[in-house]
Amino acid sequence: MTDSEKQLVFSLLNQKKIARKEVLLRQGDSCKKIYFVEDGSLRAFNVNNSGKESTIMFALQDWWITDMDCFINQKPALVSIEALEQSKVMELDFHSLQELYKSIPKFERFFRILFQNAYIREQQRALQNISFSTEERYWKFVDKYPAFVQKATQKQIASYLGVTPEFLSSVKRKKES
Amino acid sequence: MTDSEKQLVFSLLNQKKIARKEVLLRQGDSCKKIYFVEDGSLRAFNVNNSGKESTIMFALQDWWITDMDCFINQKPALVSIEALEQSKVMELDFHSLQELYKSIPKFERFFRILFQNAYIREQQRALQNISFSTEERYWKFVDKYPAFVQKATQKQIASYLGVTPEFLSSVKRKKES
DNA sequence: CGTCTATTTGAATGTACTCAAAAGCGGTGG
DNA sequence: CCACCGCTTTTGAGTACATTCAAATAGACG
Repeated sequence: MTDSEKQLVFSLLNQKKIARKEVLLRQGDSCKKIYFVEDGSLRAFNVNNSGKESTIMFALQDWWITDMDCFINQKPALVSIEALEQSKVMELDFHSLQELYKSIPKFERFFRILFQNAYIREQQRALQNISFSTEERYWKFVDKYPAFVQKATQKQIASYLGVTPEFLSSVKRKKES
Repeated sequence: MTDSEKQLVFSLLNQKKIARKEVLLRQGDSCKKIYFVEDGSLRAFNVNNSGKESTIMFALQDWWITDMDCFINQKPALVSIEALEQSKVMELDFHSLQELYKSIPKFERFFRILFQNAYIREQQRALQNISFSTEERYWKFVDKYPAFVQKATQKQIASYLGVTPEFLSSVKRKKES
């Protein structure tokens, strides 16, 4: 990127510090921003009409996170986003992103690749969820995302895997023996 | 698009007719092509090491389909792709796509939006899978994709929902009474 | 028409959930 | 600095959801 391009980018980004458990987006609200995690970690979760909480994604340093359908298509947010620990994020709003696409075509490419990778990850997750047992999925998760295991509670991980915390507890116990 | 752009696009696409049950991509192979469904319908499925078959996605007219990780990152295919009925597809290979990105920047945008939508769909599917019961998921599926219900077998739909055909059968029976 | 595969049905089994209670742990205020 | 409070995790018993296996029936295709 040229210097003037960098300047434009930074003028559109807004740094924000957030405390542990602070909420960036509340389910049902509209969301105008996408977040880049500079430091710390976040999670996105949904609460369905029976009160069941499901973690949809975690985000670590250098990840982007938002409710895409909400951000892109102005739908009400299906998830809330909260910090797992004290974190720093850069926020970029929808109109600024359009501005970037227009002024710096490179960004089309950048986000094309970003979405491409996000899609690939989701496809793999779908495949894993459907074709492996809970036990296999948990140990693969531990293996792939040790940072999340450290930062998230068991309850949150259980809700990411789609099982109850009680059941996840028994999966871990099984490993011991 | 200008006429010369259109000409370039068509020169890179290759039309292909395929019979019912014909396989476009075999799990484990490398895949150099992405397919656009002009007519008919396809499905992508994985067979895991215990022999369990899972349908990862269906594709109707106007959808794009391939194993993305394989296509983009040269990984061995995790899925096979086969036709549910006699179909017509356009195939575009990886290098031709790079050529398109380079010659017609509009295509960066086009595929950025394509991947964006694909990602949003996958996120929604993940959420639905985790937060609804099999019964709810089946009836939502019937409602959202009536064409697939018509074209795919029960067994294939069961494998998309992640349940056995026997169980899906009992879900349907329940509705009757 | 016959064959092969898909679907249905039911019984027995296993996987995961609910509920309740106990134990562990972390943060906060006195 | 420690005692307490609230929340997370563990444990277990009872229940519900989903699978496996086997057999009967129905459908689809050559």
